Amino acid sequence: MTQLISIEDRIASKYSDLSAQLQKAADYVASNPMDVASRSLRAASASSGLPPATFSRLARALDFESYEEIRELCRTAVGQRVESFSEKAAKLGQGDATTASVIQRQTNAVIANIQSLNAQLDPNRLEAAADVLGAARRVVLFGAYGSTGIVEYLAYLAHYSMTNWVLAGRMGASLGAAMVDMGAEDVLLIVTKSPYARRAIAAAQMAQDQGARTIIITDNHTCPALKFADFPFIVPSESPQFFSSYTATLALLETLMAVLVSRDPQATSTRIREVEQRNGGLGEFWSG
Amino acid sequence: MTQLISIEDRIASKYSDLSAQLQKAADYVASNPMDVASRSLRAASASSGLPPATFSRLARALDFESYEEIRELCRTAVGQRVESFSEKAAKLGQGDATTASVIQRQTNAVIANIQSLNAQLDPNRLEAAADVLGAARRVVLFGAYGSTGIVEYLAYLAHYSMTNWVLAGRMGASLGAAMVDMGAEDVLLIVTKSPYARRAIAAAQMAQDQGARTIIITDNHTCPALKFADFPFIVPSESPQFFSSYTATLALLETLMAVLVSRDPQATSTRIREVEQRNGGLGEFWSG
DNA sequence: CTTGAGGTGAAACATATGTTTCATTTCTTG
DNA sequence: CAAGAAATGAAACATATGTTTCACCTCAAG
Repeated sequence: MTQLISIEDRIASKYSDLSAQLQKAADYVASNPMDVASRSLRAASASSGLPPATFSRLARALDFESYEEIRELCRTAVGQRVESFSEKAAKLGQGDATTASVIQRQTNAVIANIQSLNAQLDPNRLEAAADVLGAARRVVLFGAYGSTGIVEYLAYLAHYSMTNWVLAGRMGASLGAAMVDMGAEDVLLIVTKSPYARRAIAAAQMAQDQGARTIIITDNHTCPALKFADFPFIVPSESPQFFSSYTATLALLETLMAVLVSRDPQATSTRIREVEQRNGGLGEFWSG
Repeated sequence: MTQLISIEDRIASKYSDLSAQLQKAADYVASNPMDVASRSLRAASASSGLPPATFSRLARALDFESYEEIRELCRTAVGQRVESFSEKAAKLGQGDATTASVIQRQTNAVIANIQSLNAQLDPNRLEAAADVLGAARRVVLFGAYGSTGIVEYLAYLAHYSMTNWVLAGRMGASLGAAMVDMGAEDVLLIVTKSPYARRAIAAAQMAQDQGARTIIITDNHTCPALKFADFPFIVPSESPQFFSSYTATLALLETLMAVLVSRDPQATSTRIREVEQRNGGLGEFWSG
């Protein structure tokens, strides 16, 4: 059994003994580990312009049993980079329950979620969602159970910039009322996480049936509401606890607002001043 | 309609129409993109325990030409992830307001906040706060404006483990009502951020006057409510936007719940089962 | 209970894959 | 320059791969 070191090391240690063509092949492997790991030998051959045989020979020249072992090393090389963080967090072990370790696990999970969100998020889709929200006649927000408070926070952020956003289903009532007159110019934004509330799914379907645009923010591809989503967002929500983490979801919502506001900074700042003056006038805030 | 760029999206959009076995296969693909990208169909089959044919069928069911297209999407999914974070962070231009840079700035701020929270947070104080919350006769939660939704989320998490937590000031009413009979065995938890709501500060003072314990979660040492805090927590809330970020605050609250729950896992899991059975019985959740 | 449509797994199939062979070329050394 | 050794690319090869077929099973409708 060959011991596991990186392909780079292995190539480096034998490089000078390789023939001209084998060096070219080694160069290709070293600089395209992802392609080597995921594509076929012949694909590497085609992409590098070298004959297939050269890669088989390279494997032997590097003391591997076969080309498949080169693949395996490339896999771990790119694989480590992919999940190093979340893996580390997971490995932290569930054995001990000291406060410090509980804190550390939760923090690690949260950071991993946000970084993974950042990596997966498609800026174009977020921008498209922001465009639709900005142009909508009416925007209806809905979230049930754990999502209720999160959506309420979004509604709070929105009221600084927009006047046509409404929070539906407050206290279990009136989701239907908010839905009845939705049309093609309106947008329904739903936050729903496993286990998925029936009402959230029903609302998504109803909205799409009525021609409205739907933005669905959820935690998993199994969410049934995604079927009715014009703009789906799947947010990493891993957590070592019994509840799933909403932190990344909140980050996404804040980011969405940021993008939305950046579309029209002027209008937003005027509106903010209005709101703040009103709040100030009512004496609701502490003024030192 | 937004174009479907990731496998996860494609799976999400068709998932509910898939048969049982195809859903299992889709689950495997979604959670092992690296293996799908780099190993063979038959390897995926062996590793997932599903027959090879299922994966071929999955490709068709997802409107792909062949399984190779699933592979291709998995490749880009993991390929992007490899250098996405460092690359994106490097690209961060200063003046510009492109969507990508807005996203990146917000994400960076959020991560910085959470890491800084992690660095500053005193585990002993958090544990002490959790002890007090766990031993309390009654726990009153309060948050105004932007904090309303966040506190509501905390209340939601709490109701899985505890029955004696109440959300005060819902809809602007009854904060006083919740406060009147507070005593030494009770705890008031307040989340308040600049600009600080008068009612939040008044509540903190009233609680301490009546001998109750107070936990204050805020964004700055200038917060007037800190004067009345038995357990103060100052959470980094920096943001490039007009609003301050609540993400780190949410992370803290989730961590607090984690610590609280770890004090008595048995009791919590029984309570969770109760709550879930009740919700299941009411048919409020989607069950496939 | 019967019937039929769809779902499922085992096996058959055509094909693409990695390796090896072999003829040819290129380089080395006397 | 000649002769041998090493390197190289094309083609042949055995095999593993992805797909499709087919018989069986499940489950819902009549």
